[in-house]
Amino acid sequence: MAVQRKQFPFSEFEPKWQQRWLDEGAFRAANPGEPGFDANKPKYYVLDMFPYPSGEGLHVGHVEGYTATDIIARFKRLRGFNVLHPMGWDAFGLPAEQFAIKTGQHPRVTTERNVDRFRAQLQGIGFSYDWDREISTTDPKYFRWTQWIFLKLYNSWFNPETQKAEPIETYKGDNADSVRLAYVSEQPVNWCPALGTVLANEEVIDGKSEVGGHPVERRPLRQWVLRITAFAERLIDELDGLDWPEGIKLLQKNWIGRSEGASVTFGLEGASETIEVFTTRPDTLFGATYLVLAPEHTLVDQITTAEQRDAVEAYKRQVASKSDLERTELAKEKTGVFTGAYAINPVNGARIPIWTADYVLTGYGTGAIMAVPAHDERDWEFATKFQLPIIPVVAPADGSQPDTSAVFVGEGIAINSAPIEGLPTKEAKARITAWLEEKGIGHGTINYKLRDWLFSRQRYWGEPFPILWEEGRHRALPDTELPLVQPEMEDFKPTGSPEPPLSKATDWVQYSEKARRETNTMPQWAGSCWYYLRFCDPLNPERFVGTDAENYWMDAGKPGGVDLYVGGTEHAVLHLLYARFWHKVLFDLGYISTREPFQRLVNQGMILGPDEQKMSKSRGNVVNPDSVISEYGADSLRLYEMFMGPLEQSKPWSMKGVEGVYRFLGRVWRLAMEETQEGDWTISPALVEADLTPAQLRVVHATIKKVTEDIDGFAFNTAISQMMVCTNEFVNASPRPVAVLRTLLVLLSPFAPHIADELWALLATKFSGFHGRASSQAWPVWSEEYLAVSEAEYVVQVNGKLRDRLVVPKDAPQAEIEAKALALEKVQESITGKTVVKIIIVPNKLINIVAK
RNA sequence: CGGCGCGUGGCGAAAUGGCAGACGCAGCAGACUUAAAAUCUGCUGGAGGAAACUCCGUGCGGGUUCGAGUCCCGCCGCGCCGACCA
Repeated sequence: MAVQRKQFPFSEFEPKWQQRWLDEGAFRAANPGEPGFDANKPKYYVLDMFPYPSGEGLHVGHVEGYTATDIIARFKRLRGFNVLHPMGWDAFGLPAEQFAIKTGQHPRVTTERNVDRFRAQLQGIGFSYDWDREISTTDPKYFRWTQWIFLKLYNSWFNPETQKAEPIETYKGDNADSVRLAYVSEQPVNWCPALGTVLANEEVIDGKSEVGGHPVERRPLRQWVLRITAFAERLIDELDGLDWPEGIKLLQKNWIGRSEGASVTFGLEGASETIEVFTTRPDTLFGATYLVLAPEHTLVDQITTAEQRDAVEAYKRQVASKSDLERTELAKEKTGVFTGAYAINPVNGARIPIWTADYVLTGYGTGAIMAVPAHDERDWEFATKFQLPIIPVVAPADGSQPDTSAVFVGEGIAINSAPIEGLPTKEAKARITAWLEEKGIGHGTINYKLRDWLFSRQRYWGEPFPILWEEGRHRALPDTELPLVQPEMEDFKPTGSPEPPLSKATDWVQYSEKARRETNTMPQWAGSCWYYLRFCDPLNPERFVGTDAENYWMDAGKPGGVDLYVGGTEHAVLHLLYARFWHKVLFDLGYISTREPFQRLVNQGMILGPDEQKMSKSRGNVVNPDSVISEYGADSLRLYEMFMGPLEQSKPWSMKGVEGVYRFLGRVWRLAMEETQEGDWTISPALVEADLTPAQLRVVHATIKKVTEDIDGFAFNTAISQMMVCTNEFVNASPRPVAVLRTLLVLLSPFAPHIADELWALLATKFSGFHGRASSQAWPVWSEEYLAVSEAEYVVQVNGKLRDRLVVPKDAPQAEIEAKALALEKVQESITGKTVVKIIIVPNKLINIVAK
């Protein structure tokens, strides 16, 4: 590669300033009670989604979000805020463990190496983190408190009366274990033989593991589960006070999937058992012509008749062997078999057949449905295929006859339904539900798609559960024994069975003569559920976060504590939902001061490769931030990522674009510096202490205004454009007033902090008014008086079409503008033969003459 | 299949309902240079015209409005996410 002369010596001054900021503790945030804490300053907590320190190193996608928050953090500091801007590592997780298994190296070693690399990369971009607050989820001093919070969940229950988490002691029932927020449950889980672990539903994509893409099968296992469903209602309702993108709120609501309906009890013909079904359309009960049980439903075996047994068994085997992908295949044919049994419809005594089919899911509702083929598409398809009766019970509201040849899923008027005959759907639902309750055969209920959170993993590299087992019963490990650290092991491979690797550490497992330790570990989500709290007070040995620190940084008189949280949409549902859940439990128990963790959420868009495809190793279109830095410098990298386009939008990378902002920084550099014959840089002799012309003043103040407003509005790309405009204005000015740099360098410093501080320091050697650093000044203020113009240029339109322009004194009277506009030759041409019916004037901007 | 988002020059983009294309990239021409690179200056949506200028133009069709890239309705295309949740 041809070595090109650098436009400015970034490779010398960038590392110098990074070191100096670290040495000076330039971005340390003082906590209440610490030296340097100023109680008069308002607080601002700006947080990045901390990274998993992979072996790949930092990605340009990370840099985008991190640069945006760094600009905000630096801007807020200059505006007089006490800013908390921390960084840490979400360092437990599968890749480190997989690598460890392959190479035999302890995951701690590779994790530390990756963390060092990430830290060096982040520092090489000049992010203004308070590195004294760095935390890692794998640090026992950190996960001690992850385990402590788990014990809080274990020792709490959700009181339906208060709608809050409470200590388990307030529970008056006889089986506390049945209500704990952390509980043990035998349930079918996603078992991945290749990874040797179970996975959460969310970690399974199309029947394959999210990590590695290995096949996943279903198996019943004893698991730790967190009772997140108890908070479903609040997790929906309390989104209301948050400044999140509406789309993300919607995603969360849909994920939780609240639906109102009724639970109805069907009797079995010739048996005492009953079948509960959930329906959102109780008004269609009279149209229920058969029932369907999920193949996994426990009643299937009991009710199946001798003649049907072989068919049902065969069907169950067939379903069990299907992968999740095959089962959810789109546009697939409905399948199912008749069990031979019949149920009695409790509203009309009708005898209806009971089928089993895999279009009914075992995990939702009761795993059984009443089928109303006339008014449900799935039931319609099924009934049509197996020739089951279809009885319409809802007529279209427009009074037209029900069309029995097609399914009608809309609302309408109830027909063929004695107690609710003629009622519109909404009323019919309410009436029939009340009627069901009266008769004791059903009741109104609410169902959620959200399932409780499967919380255990059969892995080594995660937080061990602080739980002991004795005689088949579990109990909490005493707080005093936290942190519970994984045992040192030579062999941390999965056992290949669902038995976790920790079970191989027999000495560690044997807690006492009778008690054994739990050998599962927690999922990666655990550590990221509360890290934002630890950042407030990362070294506290007494508490997961000190009360004063938590109150100060998290409480801004709003529902959420963190003022700004930036990260990718991939965490829109899970991480954010899990963190909100833990937060609410800690809030209910009185440990923290806000009901929500994150007040404002912003999602950065994806950065695509130059080919407009998602960056990936296999496509070979990955852009490495290190190579950009070595060629153009960290400031160029930062600036380009912000100049590409709106933060939330996805956009392709372009090296030519990097060169563009690099050239801009070169122009800024040459505003102040000039190259000597010998190739050294010296302060430009054109630079003098002189007044700015009115035009220059206008540009400078317009720039202050636009940059200030655009940072506030997250429009970093247009803020940069304006700084380019300002720079272009001065590039050829000679003499060149040095005052412009006193302002421009401060405006530039959040975006390109190295060059701003470097030029500031160089100018201080010759000019007054350059004290301290550019990045420690007060943010400039604009004056409208410099922006004011004495003349206004009007756009003159006739019938909305541009015809001419008109220059008049600013704020000229309307009559004068009208007269002058009408007198214009081009206006006359276009209105001859017409009558002027109306004239619209937008002051100092536009006049529109409407003529017919 | 459903939900959400997005469609503006050769490209990334900009535009409180009020001059479409700021700023940058690429391209063309010029200055500087022995030459090139770098830098600086000018031009750069399309069609027509020697020019002044004219007409057309924000995916397509309709609507609201004095005025629509922007708001409303319907379509088409692309992207992301969820997918039989009764």
